[in-house]
Amino acid sequence: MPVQARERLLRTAEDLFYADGIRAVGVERILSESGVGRASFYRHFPAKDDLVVAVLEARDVRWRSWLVERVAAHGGGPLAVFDALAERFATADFRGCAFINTMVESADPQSAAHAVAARHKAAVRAYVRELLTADNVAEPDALAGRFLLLMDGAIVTALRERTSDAAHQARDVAEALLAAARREPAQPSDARPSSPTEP
Amino acid sequence: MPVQARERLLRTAEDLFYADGIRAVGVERILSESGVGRASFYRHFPAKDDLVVAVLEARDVRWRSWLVERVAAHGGGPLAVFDALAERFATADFRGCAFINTMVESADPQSAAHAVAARHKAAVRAYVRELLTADNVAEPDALAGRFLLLMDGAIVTALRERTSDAAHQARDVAEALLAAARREPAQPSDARPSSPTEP
DNA sequence: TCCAAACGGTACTGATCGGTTCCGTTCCTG
DNA sequence: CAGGAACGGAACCGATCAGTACCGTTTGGA
Repeated sequence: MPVQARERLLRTAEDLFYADGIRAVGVERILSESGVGRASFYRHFPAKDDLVVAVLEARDVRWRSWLVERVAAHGGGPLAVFDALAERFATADFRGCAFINTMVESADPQSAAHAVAARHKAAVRAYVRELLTADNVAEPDALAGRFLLLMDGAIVTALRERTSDAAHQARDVAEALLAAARREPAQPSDARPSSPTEP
Repeated sequence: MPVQARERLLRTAEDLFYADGIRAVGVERILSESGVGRASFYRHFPAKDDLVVAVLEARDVRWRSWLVERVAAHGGGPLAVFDALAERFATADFRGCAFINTMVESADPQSAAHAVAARHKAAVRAYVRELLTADNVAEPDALAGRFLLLMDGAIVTALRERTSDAAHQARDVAEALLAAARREPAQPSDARPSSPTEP
């Protein structure tokens, strides 16, 4: 069945890129493992880099919808993101964050892959900010940044230790931050952005 | 002066590996930029992988001695590690942690490069633990793990944002953790079965 | 002064890289 | 049923990959 070559390319490439790294996976291997012909590949993607971008953009969408679903399954609070991460870390094929890995692999900050990775992190951060706002946290923006830092730190640590421990550690730290933010609701430091009205 | 070929190889390779990634740098380029002959290279290192390991081991020693020095310059307390990181992030050639990058690039957890990276993080963790112990913190082991997580998170964040902000954010979080650890010296609740992690 | 070790330069290997081109087949649709 | 789009396979391109072999030169110690 020679249909859906593009879809097969995307799925195969995503698995291989994530498992072994973008640079380590040649076009040859993507073709042989997906069963797509060489010509068909270059009919869909002008170059390997375009496939990389397409793969990352698809993964961004899927990963974030997965996160939304798992956060809801864990109660829907801001701390649930760490419960979701703990699940992720426990999977056998876990190899860190594909977007962090991409930024590490493609050194050039101007590259398209870099941009996709940056957009992904910004989207995740916006989502975490939403969760914090819904939780009536003062200064959700600053706290979202710290949550992202904890998430990335947990991911990198989990990649090294190959356990879910890092997610629980990060969760503990985030919980303390959250408790402190609630204890001191409005620090008269700078901006008072918007009223906490999200249900 | 055709002397010290080995030293020139190590220095050149370290710069190139860190700037562009290990896989992205070919032997050809290391030779041309270092001025070392091809034969001389393989006289000193059986393969490129051996150069990689040698480079990482040298960097581990140098980086940690740099950290010790900068921590001392910033007062010698545990939080000074984040001040040191802030300095690092501000340098123009900052491209994350070479050891995190190595673990991301070399997917195989059995590889020699992976092992060097793991040893580096363990050594940094032991050093942070020392700083915490010297600061009379209860449960320095658990807190050292959280400090490491914050350091790695800050490094990854700084690589993405290209500012020193992440170091200050991580420092703030660490400061809160430190204050909490001093407020409640020994919590006899959950920390009992904590295994001493790596061998 | 002499000699061996260390060196830089060049040519070469086979494998693989990303990418192009052509061909014959399969499939869906008009 | 005809035609064109989408497809898989294979030959081929120049460039680059890690690694080997041989060359003549430079260097430092005996």
